[in-house]
Amino acid sequence: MKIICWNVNSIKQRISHLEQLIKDEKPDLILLQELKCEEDKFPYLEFEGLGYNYVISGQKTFNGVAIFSKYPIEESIKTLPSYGLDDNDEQARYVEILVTAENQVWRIISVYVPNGQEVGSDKFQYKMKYYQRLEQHLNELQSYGENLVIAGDFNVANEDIDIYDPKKLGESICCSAFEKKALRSFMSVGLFDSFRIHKPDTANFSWWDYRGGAYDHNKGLRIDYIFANSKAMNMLRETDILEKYRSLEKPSDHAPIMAKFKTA
DNA sequence: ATGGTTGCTCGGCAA
Repeated sequence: MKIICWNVNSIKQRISHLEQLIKDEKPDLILLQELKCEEDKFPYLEFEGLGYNYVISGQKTFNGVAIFSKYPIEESIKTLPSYGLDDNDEQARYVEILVTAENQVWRIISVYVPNGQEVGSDKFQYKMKYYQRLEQHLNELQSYGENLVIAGDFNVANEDIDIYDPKKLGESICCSAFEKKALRSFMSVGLFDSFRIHKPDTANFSWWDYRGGAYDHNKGLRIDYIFANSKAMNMLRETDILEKYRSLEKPSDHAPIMAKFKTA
């Protein structure tokens, strides 16, 4: 079971790149973030006939997440529970599905965690609350005993190796101690960073700013992750960051990431 | 380099 996860930064601007990715990688599951598109405006026709079932949670201008699945989608949920932390949250950042692959049940989640803009800002508080909600919800899901994968743009670089210049970036957004603590607390419900487990010493980034020629200078962060619980991790066979998609013409500012699990 | 670039939408915000 091959999973590809990608923050496309506008699905309409990334159709040809996504078509190439599907052709080259033949993923069984595709988890997308930052569609910047409403559900009824999604370019469904472009991906017809490729054998995917869809769940899309979209909104105008911002956010938007999706899952394409070669397996029939047995259940789908488009909201992360609030737990009283953000009862009016209507941002399209979360989609969760249930599929069966080789007689095993897999719960698969695509998430776009808020960026937070600046440490201490209102948007930052929203980000911190979002992590608390994720942690509570994933803790509940863990009790189901299913294979569990949650992947997406988490907007936090976990360790120094995931930051091009940790000293320079210091406590800036996506790198601060607050955010690392939130990410690690979320992981502590029993989720493993598939890339880091598989490649303990590899410094590879998943996002490079459009500004200042950041990609050309490899000034990036690893903020996109495929997390899996221990049950799923026992089946992990391969991980990668598909950096070449960041070097195409008119790229997303994120590279797709990949994890492959042996299901049979 | 407190700038810079891209996307959505058509001025200014978000990242």
